[in-house]
Amino acid sequence: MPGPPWSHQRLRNRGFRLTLPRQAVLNIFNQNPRHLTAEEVFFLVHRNYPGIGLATVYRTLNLLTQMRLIHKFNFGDGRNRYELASKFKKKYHHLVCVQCGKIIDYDSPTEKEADSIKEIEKELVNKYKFKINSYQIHFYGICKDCQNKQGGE
Amino acid sequence: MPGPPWSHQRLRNRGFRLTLPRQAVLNIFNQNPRHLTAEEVFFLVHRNYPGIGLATVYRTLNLLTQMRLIHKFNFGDGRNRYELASKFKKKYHHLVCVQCGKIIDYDSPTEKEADSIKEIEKELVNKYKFKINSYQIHFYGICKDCQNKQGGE
DNA sequence: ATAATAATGAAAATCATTATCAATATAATT
DNA sequence: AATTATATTGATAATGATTTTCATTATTAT
Repeated sequence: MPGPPWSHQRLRNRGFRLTLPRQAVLNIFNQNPRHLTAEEVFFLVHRNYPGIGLATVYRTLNLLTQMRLIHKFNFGDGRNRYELASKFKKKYHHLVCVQCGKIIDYDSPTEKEADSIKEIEKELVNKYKFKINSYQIHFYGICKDCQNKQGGE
Repeated sequence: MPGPPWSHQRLRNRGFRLTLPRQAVLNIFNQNPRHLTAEEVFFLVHRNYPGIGLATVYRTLNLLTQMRLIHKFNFGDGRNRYELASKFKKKYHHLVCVQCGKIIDYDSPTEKEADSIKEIEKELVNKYKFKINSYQIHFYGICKDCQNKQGGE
């Protein structure tokens, strides 16, 4: 069970302690590709470490988000979701059904998209001096099921 | 004060009553280009109609979102924000500072971007039979101020 | 080992949002 | 214009997610 030594380093370097709960939460994300809610993380962590409390999970989630080790998502359903911020994947596409709230993951950025995003990023850096780490695209629409249930416009 | 007759129509056509609170909320959005929180809408409405309650504002916000007359945003700061869904503007770019939570609006889609998004949309329709109404891009990064306060990686 | 202090767990507190329910306003009908 | 049926409202309680509090515990430096 090697774990993620680089993320551990990142914590240490910023002066944070490398505690069991933090390692446990990080492990969950390394084992789980999906974006998880805080509660889901809590349950998963709980299986191996029943002593770790929900508040600590929340605190850890916030810390890791600050450290940019994970990403926080919100699709308007009232709860945040978290996903490991890999070094490779920097693009996040999601389809959200505005009718039923269903969320579908989608991930296959085209060359063209990557280019146009890069262009936008350049502009943002120039205009606002913003340093971009990542981006998300949310598509909002009506899913297959809901289209059948209710007619269009 | 002409108001938005087409949005009124949309409500009526779907069998909803055209009430004073609903008109008042719609007016706020027509007068206000920014994305507002529910509380902000409540205060703005309250200036002209002190009788309208917060719960009604929330209900109206949800209804208008369902009707797709407004769009709901969430940048991970714990509250939703709403903005008029104009017929012209279908692209929403936001920069979010993961350090301080600052949100900057940004809006100048390039041809290239529009093309690549259209491509993605086409794929989504084919693959998931999703009918796309709009999309949002959130850029996450570090704003100018926070870059100065705290060194990089 | 010991000290200094950051981090934790449990529970209370907070914040945004939703549900409840009696009262009211809207739209259709007379 | 008055009446009726019912969707909508306002006030408040309830909910659900997240944060704070504080005494206790664990981590790191000494």
